[in-house]
Amino acid sequence: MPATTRPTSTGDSRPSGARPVPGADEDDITRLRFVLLRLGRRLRHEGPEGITPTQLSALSVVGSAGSITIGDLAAIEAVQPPTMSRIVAALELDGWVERVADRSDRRVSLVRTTVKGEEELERVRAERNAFLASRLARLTPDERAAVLAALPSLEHMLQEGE
Amino acid sequence: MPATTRPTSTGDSRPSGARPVPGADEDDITRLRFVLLRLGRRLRHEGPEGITPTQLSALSVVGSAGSITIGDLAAIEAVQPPTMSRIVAALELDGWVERVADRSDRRVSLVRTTVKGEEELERVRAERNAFLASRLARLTPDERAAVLAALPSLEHMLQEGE
DNA sequence: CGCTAATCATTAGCAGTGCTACGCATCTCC
DNA sequence: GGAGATGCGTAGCACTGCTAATGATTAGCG
Repeated sequence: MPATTRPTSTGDSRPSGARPVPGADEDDITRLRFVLLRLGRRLRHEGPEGITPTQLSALSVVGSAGSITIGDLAAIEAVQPPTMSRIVAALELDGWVERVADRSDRRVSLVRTTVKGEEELERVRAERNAFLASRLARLTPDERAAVLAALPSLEHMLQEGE
Repeated sequence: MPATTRPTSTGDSRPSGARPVPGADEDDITRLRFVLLRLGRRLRHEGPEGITPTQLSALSVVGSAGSITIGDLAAIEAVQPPTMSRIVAALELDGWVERVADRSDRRVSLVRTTVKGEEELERVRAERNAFLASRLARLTPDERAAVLAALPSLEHMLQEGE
C-alpha cells in the first residue's frame, strides 16, 4: 500500500558502540546511504534513450579528454580495465567513438569521439539532466540551497585514497 | 594517469536555453548527477559480505514491517513485483525470511524475517554503514554539516509523484 | 449463481553493468 | 636478448533491473 520510499530503520538510532563520525549518528548515516542508493538507481534508469548511462558517462569523458587510453578511462570512471574495454567496444559498435593506435606505444589504443559521438553528446545534454532538474525544481529554495551547498562535500567524499 | 574522478564537463556550463531550476544551472545539475551516480555505485559495492545490497535493503524493510506482501515490498523498494519476487526467493533460500500464506486471501503470501534473518540484520548493522562513515569522517565539520543539512532535501527529491 | 475482470505472485527470458581469471602483444630494463 | 611489467582484450560469472506471459484466486456484475 505505501507508495513512497522510506528509510528502513531497523534500530540504527541506538548507539550500539563508538560513534566514529562526530556530529553524525548511525541513523543519519543509514538515511544517507538509503537516499544515495535510491537516487543513484533512479538516475541510472531515468537517463536519455538510445545510450546507456554507463556509455554516456564514458562518452562524456572521452569527449572532454579529446583522446584517452582505455586504462586512463577506466581509472577516471572507477571501473576495472576489462569493464571499460567492453564499454568502449559498445561505443565503437554504435559509431560514437573510434580507436586509433598510439604511434609510440603499440599496446595502447587511444579512444576519441567521432562526429556522430559529438552529436550524441549534444543531443542528450539536457535530456540526461532532466530527471534531476525536475526533482530539484520542486524543492523549496532553502532545500535547493542545502543540496547545492552539500555538493562540494559529496564530491570530496567521492575521492579515492585516504 | 588521472586516478581521481572528476565531473565530466562537456560544456554543460554554457546556458544552452532556459534555466528550469532557479539557483541551479546545468553545470550544478551535472555535477550532482555525477556524484550521485558514483556514490550510489560505490555504496552498492562496499556493502557487507554474505548478503547483496538489494537483499539487505529488502530484508531491512521486512524486518521493520514485521509481515508484508510481495507487492507492498516491491512498492516500497521501488521495483517491479517480479523483481521483488526473485529477491524474496533468494532471501528465503538463504533462510533469512519465510513465506506464510495469507489466511483471508490465498493469492498473497506474506513475508517475514526468520530468527536467522534478524541475526543477520543485527550482524551487518554497523558494517553496511562503514564505507559511508569512513568517507564522512574525513570531511571537515563544516562539510559534514552541509551533507547532513542536505539530507532532508535529498529525501524529498526521492519521493514519487508530482 | 456463474461468468468475467481484476489482482497477486511467479516463471521465463533479456539487458545492463560490475567483477576476476587468463591470454596475447608489446614495451622496458638489465 | 630475455625477464618481467604493462595495456588491452576475451571468457565467464554475479547481481539487479525490466517486460511478457501464466496460474491461482478473488471480486464484481448480470
